Amino acid sequence: MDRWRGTGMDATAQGELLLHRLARFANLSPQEVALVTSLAAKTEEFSAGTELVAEGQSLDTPRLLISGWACRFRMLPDGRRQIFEFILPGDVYGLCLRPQAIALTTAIALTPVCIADAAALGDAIINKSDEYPGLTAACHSTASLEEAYLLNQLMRVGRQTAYERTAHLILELHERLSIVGLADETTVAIPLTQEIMADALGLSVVHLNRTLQQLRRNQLIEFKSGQVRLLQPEQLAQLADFRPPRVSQITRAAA
Amino acid sequence: MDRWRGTGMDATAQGELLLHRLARFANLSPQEVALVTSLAAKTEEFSAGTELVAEGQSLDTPRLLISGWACRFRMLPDGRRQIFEFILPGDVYGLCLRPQAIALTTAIALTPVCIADAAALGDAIINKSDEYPGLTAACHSTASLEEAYLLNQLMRVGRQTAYERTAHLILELHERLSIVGLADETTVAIPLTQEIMADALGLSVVHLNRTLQQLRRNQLIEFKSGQVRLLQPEQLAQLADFRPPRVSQITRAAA
DNA sequence: CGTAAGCTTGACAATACTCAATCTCTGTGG
DNA sequence: CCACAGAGATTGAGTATTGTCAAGCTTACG
Repeated sequence: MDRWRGTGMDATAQGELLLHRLARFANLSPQEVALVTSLAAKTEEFSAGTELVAEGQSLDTPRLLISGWACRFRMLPDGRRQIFEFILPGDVYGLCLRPQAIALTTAIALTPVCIADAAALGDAIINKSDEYPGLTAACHSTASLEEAYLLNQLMRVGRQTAYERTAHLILELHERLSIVGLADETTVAIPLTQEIMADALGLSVVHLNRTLQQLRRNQLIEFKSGQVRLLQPEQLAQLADFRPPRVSQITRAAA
Repeated sequence: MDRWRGTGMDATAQGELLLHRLARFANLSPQEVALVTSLAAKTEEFSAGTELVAEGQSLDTPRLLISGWACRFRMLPDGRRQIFEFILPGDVYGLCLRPQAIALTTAIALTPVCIADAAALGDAIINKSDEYPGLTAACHSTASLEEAYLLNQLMRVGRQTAYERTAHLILELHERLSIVGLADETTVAIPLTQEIMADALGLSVVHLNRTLQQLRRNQLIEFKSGQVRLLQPEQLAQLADFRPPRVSQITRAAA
């Protein structure tokens, strides 16, 4: 399966994905940059399918996803599954800004993943937010973004057609991966089986397959072996009513 | 329209709905109880359809919904609407535990509403959480609960049939209103038009109407002029896979 | 090569939507 | 007090979308 083909980044670069994202939301001091960079020091590997968070588990061990994809989902008794959100490289999971919270959903690895302990990050923004103002603000913005993605997901699944929602999800994944430097203007690696995408989109595999074919036939995307190329990003964005979320009033001072 | 018929509570009792809910999650000191109770002092009335929060607006003016129903939603350019969540009596909206956040969605009143300024509550839990530990914990639990309801909504709309999801929503509303004392074991007032329920459930009005008829025909609910009676709550819960959310590890000490 | 996972296809069925009409309230004005 | 208007609920008929089942195909990989 070359679905899981790497991005060609070395380990150091991968450890800095999170930094890319956080730096969009706030100016980080050298001390803050050092903290984030140091997270990638000790990492663990897990295979696809590994349970990363169990529903009901205490949310007190924040972790940084260095590489690979994961997701949060829930299942109905008869096996129907709804994927709530994808966890992408550079995302932190298992971190809740509310103390004593417990996980509302299970999270599993969708591909082989590499994970780092982010306890230092959680400690910094929860207990020492005065020392780490930039990190704290950036993590708060990130939390808002996650909520915005959840609302997007609800909008897709509740009110958009299969065609629209498939396009919308692809655009959202492209945007999220662009932010951490894992996608260029028109190309992005999406290492998901159609079954997984279908469970995220609330569609059957067969119907998603036909919907993807329709997008290809209409010259809107190319999609093979996990690589997606956006052929007409503007048309896609328009048909899917895709608009990047505005999340925080804090504007980053200077570049 | 007697859809909006009141609950027969007097103003004082209505002001204490929030107290009911918060007291489930933490023991509140007399000082905390006083703060919450005092919120209902000065209130404002708005008619159905009034915009309560605008998308993009700064989330710095928390408000307590004393009576009436509201919702958060988003629309597609062609008019399709998805309701994300309902705001019920005793709910606080416009309060975000993250500083500087902006509203991700618009909120409007669905019925005539009565609203109180909850700035004192926001101030207490954000700036003076040391003095108000019970309130702070309870509000954090409430925030988790709201996320749980959002995930329920996504599960309904993404993977449940019209029949299941309609039953599930009714059960969830019954549970939420029970918590604030606005529903008894089997009866609850749901002052929503079928159009509004349809927009929450991701269904067309016509299909929702037929689905409700099916639930009635199967002797599971009665539903007329805004009053719902659960005839067989256990069967409903089973067919809808309804399970009350577990949200926090903090257990309230004693009753 | 053989296997297994994932993708694709065809045929058919079920679910859900649209359109248009009718019915039922409830409040309003004469 | 009644006719009327308007919002909301209901119904029927026809259509579109999406799901199910079952089979074949492709690809990666041992």
